[in-house]
This record gives sequence, structure tokens and C-alpha cells, in this order.
Amino acid sequence: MSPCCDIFMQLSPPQQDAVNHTGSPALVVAGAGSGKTRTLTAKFSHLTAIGHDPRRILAITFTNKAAQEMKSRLMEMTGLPEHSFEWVRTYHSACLMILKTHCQVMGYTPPVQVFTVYQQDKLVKELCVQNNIEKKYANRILSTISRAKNDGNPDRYFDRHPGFYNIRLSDIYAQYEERLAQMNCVDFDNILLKARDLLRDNADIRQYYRDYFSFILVDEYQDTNNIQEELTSLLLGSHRNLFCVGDDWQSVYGFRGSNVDHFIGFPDKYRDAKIFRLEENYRSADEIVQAANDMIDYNPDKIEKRCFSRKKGGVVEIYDFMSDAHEAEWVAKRIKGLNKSGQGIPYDKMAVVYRTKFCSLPFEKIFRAFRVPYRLMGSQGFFERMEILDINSYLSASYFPNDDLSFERIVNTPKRGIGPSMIKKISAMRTDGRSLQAAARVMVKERVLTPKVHENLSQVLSILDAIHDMPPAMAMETVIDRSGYYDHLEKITKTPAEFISKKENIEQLIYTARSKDTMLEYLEEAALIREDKDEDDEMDENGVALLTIHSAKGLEFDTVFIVGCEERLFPHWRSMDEGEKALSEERRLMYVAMTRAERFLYLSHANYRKGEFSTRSRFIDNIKECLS
DNA sequence: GCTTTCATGCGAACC
DNA sequence: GCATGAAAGC
Repeated sequence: MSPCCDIFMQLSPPQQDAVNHTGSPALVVAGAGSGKTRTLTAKFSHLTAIGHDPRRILAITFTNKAAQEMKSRLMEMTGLPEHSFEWVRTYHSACLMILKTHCQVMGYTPPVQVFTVYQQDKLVKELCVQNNIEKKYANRILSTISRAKNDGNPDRYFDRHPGFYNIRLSDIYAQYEERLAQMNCVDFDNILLKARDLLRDNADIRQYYRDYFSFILVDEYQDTNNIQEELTSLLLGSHRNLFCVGDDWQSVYGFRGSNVDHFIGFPDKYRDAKIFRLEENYRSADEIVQAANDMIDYNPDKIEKRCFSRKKGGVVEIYDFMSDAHEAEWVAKRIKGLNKSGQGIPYDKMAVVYRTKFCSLPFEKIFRAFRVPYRLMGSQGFFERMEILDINSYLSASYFPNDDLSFERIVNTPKRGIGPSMIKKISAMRTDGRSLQAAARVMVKERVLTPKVHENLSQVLSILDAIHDMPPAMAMETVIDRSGYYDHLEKITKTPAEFISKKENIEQLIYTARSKDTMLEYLEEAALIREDKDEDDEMDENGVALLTIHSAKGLEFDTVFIVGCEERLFPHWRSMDEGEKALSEERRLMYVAMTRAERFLYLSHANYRKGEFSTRSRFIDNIKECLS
């Protein structure tokens, strides 16, 4: 028998059926806590056992972290080395791989640079200034451009959503794309869009991949957007070996382009599709599963399934409070009680979840006062921290000399007396198509600057030259050393604690970078990582988790408090105004929140929050009805 | 005088 | 963090 036979035997009969199925596209509708990931990895190793080459299986995960976890599990299960699973990737990572291979077809010159969030932001702000638009709209413009791309047809999208205020989005979009092309860059969304165009417009390349991949597995299928759906179709060969896993009841990323209709419409698109249902929940007690079922029942469009649990003894309770402060105080007391009681639930098995992150404030306050240890999860993304951006910008400016945005960031970091007007002067030296860095080099060579500036500028350039061929970790150390970065950091931080924490972030960065041999590899990965909320080891494992429902997705806790269940907060006002579809997503969000709990689930609302009166969430009413 | 740096106030949706 | 205006530096 196959080496994975043991693992196979550990699966439930419905899970086994899904794993065994071949011959037509399959959709696994996997309820919360139903062992979805286990089934998916079992499927993968089963395929290798029946003769599929693992390197020819495309397995799409939702996050880079999930891809890494899946690879580790597969290495354990099959005993094969990591590179056997080179196509276990996110859509973005897989598409970048394809795009890089054929980038010349699309008019790029290798190496293509992947734009980071920081660069996107900078560029759009620059375009705002050029177009006489207030910079505060930059974020909105950027997210609209992103939505337009993920919709699959940006021009059509801008016909329907021409803009807001006096901003003509299609103009900004055109300028933005032009600049990207000039710089030989793709942004995060273009990785998918350009890969789609490549595969759609080049039959030979398309056929190559269709023949190459013998099986396509997709995780979290309920959260695919239009482009990702199209890509899946483009890559799927005539064997039609497609295996998608997910739960339409947990689709909560519609606000950024996910389209749950692809999941629900799977049987219509693939007429011979086989649907599997994983309905047993191994995580939560049945009382919680049933309450969640009853609530999601209010959503009209979904794939029916009857989720259940064999565990009994769960608790679902609803509380109302005068104010957000009262709510927080009660939660803190209850948490202390549960921790001290006979059951003695450890703090890190409890979580407080909320719809929007500003709700965390009263809890942080009261937890400190009551000495309840807590951890605030999903705060700032690692790669958006200023010290990380600085170091990465050095590497980027060195490796990609045309990357003006990165060069501009580091040319005066640490302070070197090269401010905005000096940058303008350098910029004026640019002849067509030449980069800022190239112009700076000319100015140094021709000695047209004041001695101080000349010396400082040549010092920056020499750092960039020095690190160009170094492996990333060494390059970082060199940058820190030669630029005097830590002295600079100490000067600009307000407290010694802040300085130490930022220094530790950098040390963490260097440590992680050691796993990459080349600068290009490192920079690509850094640009692709966007889901990073917790760099694991960096986070305190002890304490009550405080987090938004979005960041709680996929996690589990013994006890969960869903707080701030009030109309206009949850469901969020923005979704309420948008209509039925957005409202359904809010309800799914509540479903996700509820199904995080194993045993104790508390829902609460306050009549007064942030200086305003509020009413109880309709979701609470839905649940109440079912409990009685 | 021009340029850079420093000091202060204001605001931040979910990823 | 970011924009703004005052103080310090070349």
C-alpha cells in the first residue's frame, strides 16, 4: 500500500470519499472545523501515491504562510524534499513564477520588479500631486484601482465607476500603469492580471501549462476573485483534474474583490462536478454549531449543508450593557473568573473578537487595570514598519537602480542634508528615461555639489554599490553598519523601549533573510508577503487574544467573546448601505466569529459606544430566536 | 538667503 | 505616520 495509508485511515468516510474521487472536477464544501486542511494535504499525498509527479501538482493556498505549512506537512507525510512541492503556492506566487518565465512576451526585461505596498502608495501620492488631487484620496484611489483589476476588466470597471469628487479614475489609472511599465514593474494585482493576459493571448504558453499541471488543487475557494477564477480555467487541462475546497458560509473578503458566486456556481460551471460535504465539526460543541447554523440560515444564497458536532456541553450566552466601558469591565471579570475557576481556562485559550479594530481600546485599558495578560493581534504588518521599509529600500535601490521611489526614501535616511529641494535639483539633471540614482551619480562624478552634500551623496552611492552582489542578510548588515542606521534610529525614537523593539525587528528581518541566497529572491518574497500579522515567534503566546474577526479566521479558542454586536457597527454601516450582498457577508463574518469557539461563546452589545447611542445587532436577535 | 531639521497637532476599516 | 510652521545650519 501507499506510504500515506496511515493518514488515509485517519480520515472520516466523507473525507476519504473526497480524497478518492477522480475523473471530474470536485468541490469540497468543508464546514468550519471539519478538517479541511487535513483533507487537502491527504488529497495531495494520495495523488503522489497513485503516480502523480508532485512537481506537476498545482496547489493554491490563500496565504504564503498556509503554503509553507502545507509544504511542511507534505514533506512529513511523503518524505520527499521541499522542492518536490514547488507549485504549492498562492495565486500571486504561482503567477509571478509564470510571468517571470515569459516576461519578455509581455514587454518586460528581466528581472521584473514587484512593487511593494510602500511603492504603490508613494506613486499614487505623486500622481495625486501632479493631477491636483488632495493626497488624502490616495488610499481610496489605490483600492479602487485594485478592485478594478481584480474584477478582471479594469476599463469596464471604470466605465461603471468613473470616479468620485472630480477625480477621473481612468486617467489616474492610465498614468499609474504607464509608470509601472516604464519602471519595468508589476504591482501585486498586475501579477495576476498580466499572467491572465499572457495565458489568454498566447495559446502555446497556455497549452504548455495545461499539459504541465496534472492536477489543480485550490484551498479557500470561496475567497477567489474573478481573475483568479479565470486563471484557474486557463490553467486547467483537458483532464479537468480540479479539486476545490472551501466554505461559502465563511466567505468574508468580498470587500476586496472575492466573489463567492464562483463557489456557489461551481456545479453550474462544471456540469459533471462532484460535490462533497464535510459536515462534522471537530472543534466546537454542538450547541455552538447549531446556533451558528441557525443564524447563517437567514442568508438566502448558499450551498446547503447540515453541520453538527458530537461534542456536547457548549455554552452560548448573550449580554447587554449600558456602555462599552461596562461591557469591557464585565468581559475582563468573566475572563478572570474563567481563568481562576475549577476549569481554569488558560488566558491564551480565550479571545475577544470585534468587527473593527478601534473596538480594542476599552479592552486594552481594562485588561491593563485588571492585570489580565493580553496580546493585540493583527496590528501593523511587519513589512509596513518604518525601519523595515528603510532597510528593504536600500536593498531595492541597490538591486533595481531604476527604482526611484526606494532611492528617494533612503538617500536622506539617516539624515544627510539631502532634503526635498536637493532631490528636485538632482531630478532636474535627469535626461529622458534616466533614473534619479543615475542622475545622482552624474552629479557626483562632475563634482557640481557643495563639499558636504557631495561627500554624503557619494557615501550613499558607495553603500549601494557595495551591497549589490551580496546575499540579502549580509547586505542588510552592511547597510546598518555603514549608514550608521542604529544611531539614527536611536535619535528618532521617542523611548528606549521603542528603539529596542525596532532594533529587534531588524534583527528578526536579518535572521529571516538568511534563508535566501540572492537579493532578487529576497526582494520578491518580501513584496509578495501581505498577510503577515504575526511573525509568530515575535508574539507573546501568553494572554487573551484581542483581534478583529478577519484576523481570527482560521484560528480557534476555547472561549470567545464577540463584543460590540450593535447595528451599524456589526453589521457595519457601510455594508448596510450597500444592500443585501454586503449584508450577507456581514452575517458570514458573524458565522466565522461564532465558530471560532470550542466551548464558551459570549455575545454582547452596549447601548452606548463612542459617544453615541446604539441598538442591538440584528444578528443577536437571530440567535436569540433560535436559543429560545 | 535658502535648505534642512525639529516640534507640534491631527487622524487611521475590514486585508 | 503626515502635514504644517518655526528654529537651526550651510
